[in-house]
Amino acid sequence: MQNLQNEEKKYYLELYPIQHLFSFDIMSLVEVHHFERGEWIIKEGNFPQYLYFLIEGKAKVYMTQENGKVALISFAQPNAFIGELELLDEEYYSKGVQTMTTTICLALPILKCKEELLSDVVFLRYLCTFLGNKTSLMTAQFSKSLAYPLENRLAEFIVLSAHNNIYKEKHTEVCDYLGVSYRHLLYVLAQFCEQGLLEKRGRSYTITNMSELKKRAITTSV
Amino acid sequence: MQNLQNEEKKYYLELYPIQHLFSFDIMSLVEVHHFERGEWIIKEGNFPQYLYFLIEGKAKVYMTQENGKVALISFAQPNAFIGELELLDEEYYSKGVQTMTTTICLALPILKCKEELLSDVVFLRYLCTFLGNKTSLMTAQFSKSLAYPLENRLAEFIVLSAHNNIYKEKHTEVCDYLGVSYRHLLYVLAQFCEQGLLEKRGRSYTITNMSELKKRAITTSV
DNA sequence: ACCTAAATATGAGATATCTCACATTATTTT
DNA sequence: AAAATAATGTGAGATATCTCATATTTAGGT
Repeated sequence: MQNLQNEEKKYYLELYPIQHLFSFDIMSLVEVHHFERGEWIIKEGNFPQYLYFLIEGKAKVYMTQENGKVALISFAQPNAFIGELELLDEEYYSKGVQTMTTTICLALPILKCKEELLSDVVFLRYLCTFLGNKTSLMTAQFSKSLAYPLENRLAEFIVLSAHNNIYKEKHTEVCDYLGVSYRHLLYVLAQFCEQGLLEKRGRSYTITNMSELKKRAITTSV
Repeated sequence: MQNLQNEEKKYYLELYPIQHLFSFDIMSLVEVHHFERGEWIIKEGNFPQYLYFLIEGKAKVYMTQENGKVALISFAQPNAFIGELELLDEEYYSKGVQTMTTTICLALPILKCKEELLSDVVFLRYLCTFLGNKTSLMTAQFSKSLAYPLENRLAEFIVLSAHNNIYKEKHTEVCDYLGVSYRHLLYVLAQFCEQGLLEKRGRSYTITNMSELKKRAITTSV
């Protein structure tokens, strides 16, 4: 991690102004943190020193289960808070957050800001909205995971994550995310190929029948 | 639903004071709603008129999937908000909320209060904490549902919901909640009996080996 | 360029879980 | 009390998914 200074810091603060999320002056406190791909923004179980606001890049949120399985819970994208649950609850067990690309976060030192943040209407209102969406997404994801077999959940995932009809995610990541074994993921992908929905080209898959793929996907309005 | 008045209303307002959750005067606006067992506090897909705060009773939160399966998402217990996501997001698709017992809710008319609520530091701070816990629980539940077979999830559920070593939940409800078929739920219960963890007595089950049952349960610290 | 760890691939056999059909109680409603 | 509805129980066969073993390929580090 790099704590950016001077010119670089100024650059990001001007490109992504966040003063409007707060009613007190944040500029004297905010830091800009730069993470390389693969770095951990928060290590699982470690209480973070900062409340982060992700502005560039993408990160994975992980949790290790007692049985050793690693669950990939969600992806943090621009405009997501990281560490907000820890800000609200000192007892919270932190999930691991690992960057997937170079990532830039605005960082507010919790020690210095906590009281002010938790008394700030503007910030709290924004945080409520963020948490509401998070809950809502989580709930949808949860109920889907129970109600549908992989065939449907994978179809949805492919539709959502493909670019230009090309699906190219890492299998290892996807099976953690969808909570199935690597083996089974490949079975279902192979099945999609057999059925003419996808076509395998080297390491990636081309969508050859989008409409049918969408039919299999879950379309619950959320 | 009954909108309680006078003595009855006064009774509940004095028994469960909530003025401390707000920094403006709530007493002139708050209503006390009484629901019979089985009534819907919110019908799925219908935007509610009130923000509710459950003070007595218990309710189930449901969502119907496109494939017709009904997912029992969570249980609302005393001190839970109901309708808070709708307060934050007008586009939110409401989950169904049905009471399991006679239930008393404090009810704030959204139309009249929304602006004031969303500008109230005390309320927002409380709501953030509530939403944070909700997210956190949902996340835990989600990742467990992916990482563990029914054997473990059911063991946990039994340990949590048994009273005096007696487990007595409705199978139909439990299988919606755990996202498995009725058939399979009974298989695993029968298995627990065979293995001496439970003993079936009429319609209920007595826990005969709590320590072993706890071993099967998921103990992830949350 | 070489080594190593991670990611991809595939087969075979075992389990977990589902669907459907059907019978038997409870619980509500009329 | 009869009828209707919801909840319980069980069998049999089909799928979905997992575990493990093992081989190959790719990407990162020195």
